[in-house]
Amino acid sequence: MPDNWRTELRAPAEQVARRLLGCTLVRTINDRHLSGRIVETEAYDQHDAASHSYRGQTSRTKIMFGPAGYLYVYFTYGMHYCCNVVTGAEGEGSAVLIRALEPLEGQDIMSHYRGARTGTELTNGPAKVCQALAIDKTLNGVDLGHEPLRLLLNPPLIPSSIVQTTRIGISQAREVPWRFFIKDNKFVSRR
DNA sequence: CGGCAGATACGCT
DNA sequence: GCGTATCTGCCGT
Repeated sequence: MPDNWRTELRAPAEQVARRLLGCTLVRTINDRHLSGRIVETEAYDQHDAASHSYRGQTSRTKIMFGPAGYLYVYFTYGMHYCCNVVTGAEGEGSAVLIRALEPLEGQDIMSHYRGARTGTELTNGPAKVCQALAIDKTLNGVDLGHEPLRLLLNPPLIPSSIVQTTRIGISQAREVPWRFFIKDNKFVSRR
């Protein structure tokens, strides 16, 4: 059945946040593939005070309320973009923030977009991921099933390789443990 | 390497 | 106006 991958994303953000660890994100740009393995995520949903969707749908957040498998990109701190995979049923307002990747292909191009930085500094943070993959507001709302940005679902990781903690950079709902990362992975944003 | 200030624009109150 | 799902450079240890 086509779009089976999307069905897996039509689930609570907390569940999808775990599911996305180990999956691959492929950015196609200028006939090049930039790809990485997702190593850190955070879940956000409508009943969560830290979520952009908490106060209901607005023009900024409407993508979050749409069907699963689309990209929600937001701009913050006057200079940074961050990207999310929309999850849940249509109308739900939930998404998973991609906080860090382990680069697989195209590190040379990523380094160029990242101001000549290399290694873990390429993609160990949500805004760094967007800069390395050239993701900005023009990709808000794109379908993750095909170019220019594709999500490939790999087999789920075993639970013992996943660490669950509280989220980073928020002032609301600090105690909610909806950050997930791959244990011992050096591309995770903070240890 | 850890803590802190500054950058800087936009959504929402 | 105010706060922000961040990053960087600069300082001190």
